[in-house]
Amino acid sequence: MQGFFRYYLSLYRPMIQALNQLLHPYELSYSLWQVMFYLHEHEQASLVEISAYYGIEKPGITRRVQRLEELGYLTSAPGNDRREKSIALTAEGQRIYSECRQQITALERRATAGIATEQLEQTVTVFQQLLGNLK
Amino acid sequence: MQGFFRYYLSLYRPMIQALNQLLHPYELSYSLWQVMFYLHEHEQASLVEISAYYGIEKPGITRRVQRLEELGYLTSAPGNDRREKSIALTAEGQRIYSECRQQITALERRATAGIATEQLEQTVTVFQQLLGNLK
DNA sequence: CAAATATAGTTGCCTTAGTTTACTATTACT
DNA sequence: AGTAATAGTAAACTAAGGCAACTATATTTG
Repeated sequence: MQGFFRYYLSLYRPMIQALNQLLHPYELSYSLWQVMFYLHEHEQASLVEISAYYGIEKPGITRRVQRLEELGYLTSAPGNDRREKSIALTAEGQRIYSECRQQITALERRATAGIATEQLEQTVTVFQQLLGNLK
Repeated sequence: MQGFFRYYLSLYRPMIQALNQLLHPYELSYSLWQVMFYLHEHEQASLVEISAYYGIEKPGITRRVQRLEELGYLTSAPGNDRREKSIALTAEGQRIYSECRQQITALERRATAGIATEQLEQTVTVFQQLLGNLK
């Protein structure tokens, strides 16, 4: 299956652009959305936790968190440690999360229209195998 | 199939990082590689042609081409028009292309190890459908 | 044909997203 | 107590792309 990566990658820009366009009215981008998503799944988290989860260096996460705090979508409190920061979505953040979640799901539906659920599930399985092999 | 985009996107950074690491010894990145790939398929091309093909604004292509010219991987000649530029791979460029092509194919094989060819083909079909729906 | 319009490419400036290095503060190890 | 490791931050850098404005040519049209 030569050229597999090329097929994969040809999809990236259209997808990320559609997502960023969708998120723009909320002053979000996909990279900020990732943090909100993580917090929606985990209630609260530390910065290293998120850094490790997405495989992105800590300074990148610091800045995302700072931005989201400015927007009022999350708050930070001291964690277990006195060096650790525990961040969580605010009520506003949760509201915005839900609204975006709905729109992203709608976009996903549009994008996957006409593709059988089984096919999509198999594709996800392929993604997971690829991910395993690439790390 | 909620969260499909997330599965897709989780693969992007590992893949692009592996590719860029592989291309780094040749002073290339995936964005530069794309231009070389196009020229390998088409012998010669104009900048707008490549711009349209990858959906990237002209200035971005201008800069990629300038960089590849510096590296001696491509040359430009006047096109049909006197405003148009016709670019093509140099002998060196073709040599580098082949070398990278081999390595990328090897990487693809590693990444897709243990996945049935049929599955990969179906995945590519899904990519194409998604792409059609997103544009 | 002359003037207006369109096209190819370039330059400059900006934004987004990420990395590396080096630092502070705190905690854990021995 | 002294050394190591860990959490977070700041500064400086790079890669990649977008937008606006420009030049030079070509095409259209009045």
